[in-house]
Amino acid sequence: MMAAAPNLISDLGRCETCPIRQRAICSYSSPAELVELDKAKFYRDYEPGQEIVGEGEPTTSLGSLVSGVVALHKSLEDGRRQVVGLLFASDFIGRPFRPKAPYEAVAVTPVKMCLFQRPAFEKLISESAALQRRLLEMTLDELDAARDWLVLLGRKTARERLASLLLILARREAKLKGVDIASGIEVQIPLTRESIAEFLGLTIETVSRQFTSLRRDGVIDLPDKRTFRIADVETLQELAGEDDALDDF
Amino acid sequence: MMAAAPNLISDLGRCETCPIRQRAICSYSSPAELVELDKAKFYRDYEPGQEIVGEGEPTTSLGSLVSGVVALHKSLEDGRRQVVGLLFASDFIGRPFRPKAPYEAVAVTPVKMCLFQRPAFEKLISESAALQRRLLEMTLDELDAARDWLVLLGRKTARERLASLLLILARREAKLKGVDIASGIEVQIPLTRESIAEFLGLTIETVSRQFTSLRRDGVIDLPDKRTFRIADVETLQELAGEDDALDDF
DNA sequence: CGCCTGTTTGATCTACCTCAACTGCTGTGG
DNA sequence: CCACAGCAGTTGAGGTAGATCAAACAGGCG
Repeated sequence: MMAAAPNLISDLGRCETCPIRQRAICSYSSPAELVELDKAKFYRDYEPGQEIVGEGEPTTSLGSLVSGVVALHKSLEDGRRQVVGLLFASDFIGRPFRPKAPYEAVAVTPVKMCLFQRPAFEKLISESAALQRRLLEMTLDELDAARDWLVLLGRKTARERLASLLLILARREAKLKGVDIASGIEVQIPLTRESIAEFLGLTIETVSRQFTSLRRDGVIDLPDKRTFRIADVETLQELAGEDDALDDF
Repeated sequence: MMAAAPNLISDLGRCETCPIRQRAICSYSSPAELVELDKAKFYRDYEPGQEIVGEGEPTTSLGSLVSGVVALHKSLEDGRRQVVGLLFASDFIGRPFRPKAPYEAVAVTPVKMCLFQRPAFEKLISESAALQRRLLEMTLDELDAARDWLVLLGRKTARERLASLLLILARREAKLKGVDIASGIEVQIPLTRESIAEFLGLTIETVSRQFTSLRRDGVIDLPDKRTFRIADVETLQELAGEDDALDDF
């Protein structure tokens, strides 16, 4: 996986104190297995905009996103681009027994990855029912999220698309802080307007207009361009349609 | 999974002679395991249009598509519908350890399923690395296909979308018959214009217009409404863009 | 023969795209 | 401390792909 670029190698220490221990691919792993993972793992940091995986390129390592946000891109020859996945802390990047990635993974914020060399990880997962089970579960969740996104791209209006994205971001933030999305918390938007557009299948101009329109209609507040607050949860949810399952993105 | 409607129960006999033995979830299973599967399985037929799985409903059985075509639908409250997956022979429907389906599965042609009761199958897969491995592999393939479809819905024109679908159908047919897609074979279109529209994120009128347009431009022949022949493979592939991975749908 | 369902074709409308100008920030250098 | 690139985002004006509304057509079937 990883690009050849030089990177900071940091060490967070032991798996037991890992912030994504409860949700990542290792969440079903026994203490004994954790010792094995601990020995094989290494950390790597990426800058915003830095490529983590190249489209169609063979990848030599794979692992979990510890912190930050990663976007998976696919593009057509003429340059049209679509974000096909948005990954957050605890999501897994790369696939065992498939050296070639069908998409490009790019850090959209500063990112920390917990990585394994491909052969080492393939050995580990081959011998571990816990890892296999968790990976299957996570893959099924991603598939559900991707299918929800198909509905968004195939059938929703620009306004509805943006509402759906904002709800996903707000739900994540609320869950993290242990509050309700209706509590009026400030939510950071980790993506540029361009990335949002690529995610929603729109142009940046349309995205921008929908932001202003939602603000003008009192659905959201925009303290600054990269932050929003939900002013009217009901309307936002109504606009987004019934994709409660989208949290996985 | 299964709807309560009465259905023909047929028996194809033993797994060894099963037409999807090489590609289905059981393809890594040992002869010993096959004996177990053989005992637990049962067959069920569905008519075109019949619901196999209800959206959001608990499903009591799950299994492989032996023959026919199944479409997975998702819809918004106001009735807008999107096909989020198209399944062919050997594809798996339903997920272990997740009783509730996030979509509706509908037979679009006459369908034969090889089914298992949910508890029985969950026991089988829990104890079988071969089944787990294959299910993971198939799920990853579906995820890739779904992501390719995201590009289609997010970025492709109506003409390009139809070209992509026709290529998928043609590749399947060609593979099955062991010929090249350029060989000018007749390909059946198992979907109505409406289903095509729901799959491509378009209206039936636009789909229809694109069919006529592709025919008029000499890219395809249309012997009848439900059959086509590729007249100009290069152009069709060019239109579809570089999604060679779409075969999985 | 006439009905029903699926499909095509035509005329018009509109949501979103495209092209273009402008705003506001942030950093850099004189 | 100001000037002024340079970039992300916004706003405006106009164009267009595809939607919508409406009508005609084709094939199967009672």
